[in-house]
Formats: sequence, structure tokens, C-alpha cells
Amino acid sequence: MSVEPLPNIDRSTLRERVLRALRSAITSGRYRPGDHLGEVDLAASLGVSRGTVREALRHLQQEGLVMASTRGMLRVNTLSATEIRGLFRVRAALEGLAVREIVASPRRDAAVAALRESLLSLRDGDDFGAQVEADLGFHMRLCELSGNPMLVESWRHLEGRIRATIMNREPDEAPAMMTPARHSPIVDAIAAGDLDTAIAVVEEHMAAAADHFAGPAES
Amino acid sequence: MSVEPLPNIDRSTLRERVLRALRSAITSGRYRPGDHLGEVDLAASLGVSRGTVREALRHLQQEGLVMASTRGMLRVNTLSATEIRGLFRVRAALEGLAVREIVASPRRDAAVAALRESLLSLRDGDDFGAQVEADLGFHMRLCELSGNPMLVESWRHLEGRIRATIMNREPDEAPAMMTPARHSPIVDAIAAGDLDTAIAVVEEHMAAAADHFAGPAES
DNA sequence: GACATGTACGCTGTCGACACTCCAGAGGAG
DNA sequence: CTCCTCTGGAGTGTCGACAGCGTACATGTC
Repeated sequence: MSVEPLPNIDRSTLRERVLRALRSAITSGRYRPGDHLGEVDLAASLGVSRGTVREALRHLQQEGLVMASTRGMLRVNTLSATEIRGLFRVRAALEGLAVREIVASPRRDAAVAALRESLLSLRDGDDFGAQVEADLGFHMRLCELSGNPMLVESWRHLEGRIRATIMNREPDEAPAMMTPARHSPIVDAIAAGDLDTAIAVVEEHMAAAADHFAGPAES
Repeated sequence: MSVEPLPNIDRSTLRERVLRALRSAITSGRYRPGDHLGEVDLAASLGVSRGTVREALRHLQQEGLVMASTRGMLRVNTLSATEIRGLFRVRAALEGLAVREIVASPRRDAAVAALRESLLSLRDGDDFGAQVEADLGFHMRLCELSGNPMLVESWRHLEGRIRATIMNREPDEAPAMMTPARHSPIVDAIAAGDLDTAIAVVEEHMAAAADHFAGPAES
């Protein structure tokens, strides 16, 4: 009898796997913003029924990665400059709360260590996709370390739109936003326990990102 | 030929109507927190197919009004005290941002007027359900007046959980939270243009609500 | 040639049926 | 009496098919 512990069985439902596949296909650039996502085509491509694809698409719609167009058809979402600016202001508010809760927490040191670790992933990425993942991973980690599950939930709700925004840009333009140099000041301010500075840093970070992705201040 | 402009035809899809019906049934207390929502029963009650009910339920799940339990079954969501506290902290962050944007906006006076109007609905409600609607309507209005669609979107994403929290309480206990007296200071501070005070008022308002719904500070 | 009308096609909306999993309780072996 | 086994039933998971709606093209009329 074999001693090795048998591979874990994937108990995820078909809908969940289709969901992940579609999400990945969109955020990886396989489908471009504005592309039509037809249920029949996708169902045929993935080898599943329309109903299953349908549920996954509806989920992505609520995530903001997909938007409805005419006659109930779904397209990859694309955000206006105004929406992008608003999006990053909401992010600033949420991540500002995260910073606030981390600074107030007794586990602040552990949180700082975890964030420093997340920063490492940002350094060694020459691949654009990996760079994006590392950036979002850092900010998501920031929310998780707040210990507030609702904050994480709210941030995740925006994640699809964040990704849609980033993917709207050519890969060449964005990397400057995602360097460790832009993120370490946040961690430093948290480590110093200086709440006001930390929040100011986060807001500046988000404002710069908004300018980058929405085009410099037009409003 | 008749001159009257023909009644508007309801073009909403069956799924949308089922969604509204279920949401209303839950937030009105027709189903209690923890109740099992079986697809077959609901489909039979509503006279639609399981697939249609299913899509509506999945939507409500993402809204947080419904949660998954064992074997993929869905139940009316119920939040822990910790989650409730976190929820209201996130609300404070979001509505704080709303206040901030309104104060900074040139249309501040119009916003104040709109908020004052919303306050009126709070006054004349002896019906508990109407009172809740008026309260949530005020806060939602606050977000809308920020002019930031993403902020509204994020707030709406929490709305289901907020309602689930309120509905967890007996109707008799809550009304004190929803008096005009508790809301007008927010509007007054906005009208005065005093940002710091306004945000402090919002945070105090949310902290009090958290204590009320989660039980006084145990953490 | 321009406009109204008919018509085929593509797509989503909705449905009913079958498959599968899990839990609870009956029933037998020890 | 206790434990294991088996068998129903209650649910959800997934599927294929039909129906309805709109668009775009073809057809006919003036």
C-alpha cells in the first residue's frame, strides 16, 4: 500500500472552477475591455452547460469585472476616468481604515513584518502579471491584517474593478506604480506608529494611482 | 384614440423580480436569520423554475443577505458581534468619505437641503419597517450626494448585511437609534463646513450603532 | 432610389429532468 | 445494548431544449 498521503481531491463545484477560469481569463488580458462574453461560446469553449457559465458571469458582474450592455449581453467592464478617480478614493478610505486598525492593534509588529514580506514579492517581478499580483497582494494583505473581515470583504468587492482598470492600460505603462519604493513608506509609517502620516501616505499613494490610471487631473 | 400615454411596461426580467421579492421577504422579517432557503420550496412558492430562484439566491449571497451553510444550502445570514463592529467601522470610513466629498463640493448647499429633506422621513414613522427604510435612505442619500458612484456601490454592497443586522433585533429595541436627533448633527456639521467635526460625528454615530447592535464593548 | 415590411439569425431568458451527495433512521449482527 | 450497514429522502449540481426578443439583411412597393 502506498505511503504517500494521496493527492487532495478538488471538491470545488464546476461553477466555482468556471468562475476562476473566467476571472483569470479576463484579468490576464485574454479578453480585452469591451469584449462580448457570449454564454454559448464560453460554454462551448469550457465544455460546460450555459447555465453554469451563466452563474459565473453573473458573479463576475457583481464583482464589477463584467458589465451589462444591450439586450442583457455581458461585456468586460471598462471604467470612465471619473469612476476610476472615485474608485481610488474609496480605496484610500478603506485602506486608511486598515492602517488605522493596524496601528491601534497590539499585533502591530507582526503586521509590519508581514507587510515587509509582501514587499519582497514586488521587487523581483519582471513579469507584468506577477507584478500586478504582488501589488494587489500587498494591499489585500494590508486589509487582512486589520483583522476586520468586513473591510476585507469590501476591498474584495472592488478588486475586480481595480483589475479592470489596470488591464485597460498597456503593460508597458504601469510598472512604475508598483515598485517597492512606492509602497515601503506605508509600512514605515505604520512601523513608526504615526497614524496621521501613514494615512496621508496611503492617500497620496492612491491619488497618484488615480492620476496614473485616469489621466492627470481633469476634473 | 386614447390620449393618455399608455402605462409603462415592466421590462424587468423574471430573475430581477424574484430577486426583489426574496430580498424584501428577508429584510421584512418574513424569513428569520438562520432560516433555510430551499430552492425547490421557493421556486414552488414563487411559481418559477429553480434556476431562476437559484440566480437570485446567488445574488443575495454576494450581497451578504444570505450565507452558505452545509452542503451548499443557503440560509439567511447572521453576523457575529465582531463582524457587526467591523461592519460599522467600514460604514464609518465610507460615510466619512462621503461627508468629506460633500464638504469639498461646490454643491454643498444643495446637498444639505437634500439631507434635511431626508431627515423628515425619519420623523413621522411609527412603523418599524418604514423607520428602517428612512434611516438607511438617509445614509444612502449621504453617499449618493458625494457624487462618487463607486462609494455608492461599496455602500450598497454592505446594505444587505446592515439590514441583516438590524433584523436580528426585536423591533422594539431599535427605534432609538433612528431618531432625527441622532442624524441632524451630521447635517449640521456639513452645513457648517466643519469637516473634522462632521467626520467625528459620523464616527460617533457608527460607534453607537455598533454598540447597540453588537452589544456594548466586549472586545 | 428611398422607405416600409417581412424574415432569418444570434443571443439571452426560462424551464423541467436527471445525477449526485449527504444525512437520518431502520434493521440486523454481535 | 451497541455498532455497522443499508436504504430511503431531501437537497443541490448540472444539463439540454424551447421560447422570446432584437438586429441586420433581404424583399417588395411607390
